Amino acid sequence: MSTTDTNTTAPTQNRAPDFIRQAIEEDIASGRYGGRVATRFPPEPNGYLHIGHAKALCIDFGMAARYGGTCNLRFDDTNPEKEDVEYVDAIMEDIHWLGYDWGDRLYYASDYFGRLYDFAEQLIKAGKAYVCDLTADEVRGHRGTLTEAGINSRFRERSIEENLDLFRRMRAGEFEEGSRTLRAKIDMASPNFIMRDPVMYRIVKTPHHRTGTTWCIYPMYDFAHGQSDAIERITHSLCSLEYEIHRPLYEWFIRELGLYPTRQIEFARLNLTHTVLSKRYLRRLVDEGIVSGWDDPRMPTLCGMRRRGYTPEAIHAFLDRIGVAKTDSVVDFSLLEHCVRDDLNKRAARVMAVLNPLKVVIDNYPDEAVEQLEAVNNPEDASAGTRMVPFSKVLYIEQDDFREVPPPKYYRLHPGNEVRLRYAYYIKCTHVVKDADGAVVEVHCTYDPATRGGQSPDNRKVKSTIHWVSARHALDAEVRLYDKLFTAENPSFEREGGDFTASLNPRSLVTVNGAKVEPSLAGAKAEQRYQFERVGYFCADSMESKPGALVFNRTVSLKDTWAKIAQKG
RNA sequence: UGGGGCGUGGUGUAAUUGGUAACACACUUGACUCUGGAUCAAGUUAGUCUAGGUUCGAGUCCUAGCGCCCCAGCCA
Repeated sequence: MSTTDTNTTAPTQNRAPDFIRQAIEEDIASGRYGGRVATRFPPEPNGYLHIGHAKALCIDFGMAARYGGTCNLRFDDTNPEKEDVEYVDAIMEDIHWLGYDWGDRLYYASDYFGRLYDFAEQLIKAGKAYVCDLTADEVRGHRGTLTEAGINSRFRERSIEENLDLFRRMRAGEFEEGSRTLRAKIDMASPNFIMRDPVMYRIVKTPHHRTGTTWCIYPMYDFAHGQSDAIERITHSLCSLEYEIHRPLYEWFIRELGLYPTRQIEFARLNLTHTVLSKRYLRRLVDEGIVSGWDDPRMPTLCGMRRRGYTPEAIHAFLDRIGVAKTDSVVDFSLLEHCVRDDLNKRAARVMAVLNPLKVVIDNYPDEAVEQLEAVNNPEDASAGTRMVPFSKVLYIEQDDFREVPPPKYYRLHPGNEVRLRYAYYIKCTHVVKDADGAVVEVHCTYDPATRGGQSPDNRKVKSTIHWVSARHALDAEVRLYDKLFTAENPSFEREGGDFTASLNPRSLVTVNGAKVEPSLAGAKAEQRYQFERVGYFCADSMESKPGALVFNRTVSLKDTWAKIAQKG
């Protein structure tokens, strides 16, 4: 976890209350839950959290915080075939990273397996549930269609005694996986599929990551979630839109069982342009080696974004701006990038780094001289202070910052032109040295000693200020330029083949090996964030950067007005 | 086709709950600047899915259409 961040759990105040806040405020006003607010964040431990989960958990934890309530963390671990402890710790780390804490309220749906089992027997005894021997295919065949009612299972009218006996034997492991299920006896003709005698329990003989082989029957989501909410006395169970259709069943179980009447409220989940946010696709990216892992800096996972250099504050700001509503929407990736830049601009220390070095020789500068020049660490934050940067006769500048033949409106270095070296001197290009192929390998300049520090006594202006590093003092670094993983706005809609990988961006990672960075970066710590002046925001890679072998990840580029001008020609 | 939900600029959210469409991102132009960054200023794009209706007045209410999303896992 980052140690330098000032994490925040405080929700933004000055925004019109969204519909969830309105609902909660109404419930508080009416005394529906005695003025209490209790929410929960219920991840399934079968993958890593991504920015979409961040929206959900910020709503869950944020609502609780706003109304002085509590938010439980509950792992929804009812499917041993898909879940693993590997994910539990990662999920907790990510929640903490976003600045939230569940105190001592860490729960697992699997903790409730015993009570859930008792609830099931309760429904059987009330004649509201039955053991069904239909195969999965038969169940599907009995379900009906959008317009036709389903048909009742031939096992629907078993006696309570038989159901009880069978269910107990299911639990005892007497039956094969898939051979029987426990189903709620509701209405096979319901226009809502979810109510057509939904499965409550299925037989699964895979060991569970927490309960081991204690159980061989597991509750379905619908038979676990609402009851878990009720057990924890959750007042507001906030979830995404696809569960709206489950609400009648959620309430049916609670009513039939006589449990705490949690209110479920649904909101639209987050969609982002140029990315995918489904576990299935994210898993494929990892499994197929398209990215290096769940924490690849191009991934929209929280661990990936953290490694990329995103801050929790930026994510909170982003989430605050997109709001909460029930409309399906797709948020522009550029809004996220804006929030990241906005945050980093205020806090990232400025340094000079040259990604594609071009040698500059100051012909009239003393051969062996070295000067230490003062540079501002952050123009947005005076308290960040200054540092000394070494200057000498031979420097590196960015290849992009020199043109032998300048295009229109180009006012960086070119023959005859004078520019400022940031915090150093004005230099004027006199001539270049080329190699056999005609490529410029050395730019020769003269400097004006009177402009030390970057100011001219005669007040003459230079149009451009460029960054540089002293050749003999510079450190080598590897720089990873990350960009959007997909070129398509909506990758999952793309292309005839129908595969979302069709729009993978071939330049989502460009590795620069010969970068030259200023010496102050020698001790860059993991996830330490910097602005490479005029280039972008970067952070030391948490996995691979070491002293002597620095690796920096580009979090996001700086806005590049020149690129736009150049593009227009 | 049954059911559930949703339609406001390129994008996302607002609109004192019936009072004359706002904020942000994006985009454009300009100012300023020791980052072509940041900042500041100005500007373009909607007459609120459509058609009727109620009303002095409708994005908000009514009616009928249209469009989009979700649901036929022993996933969550």
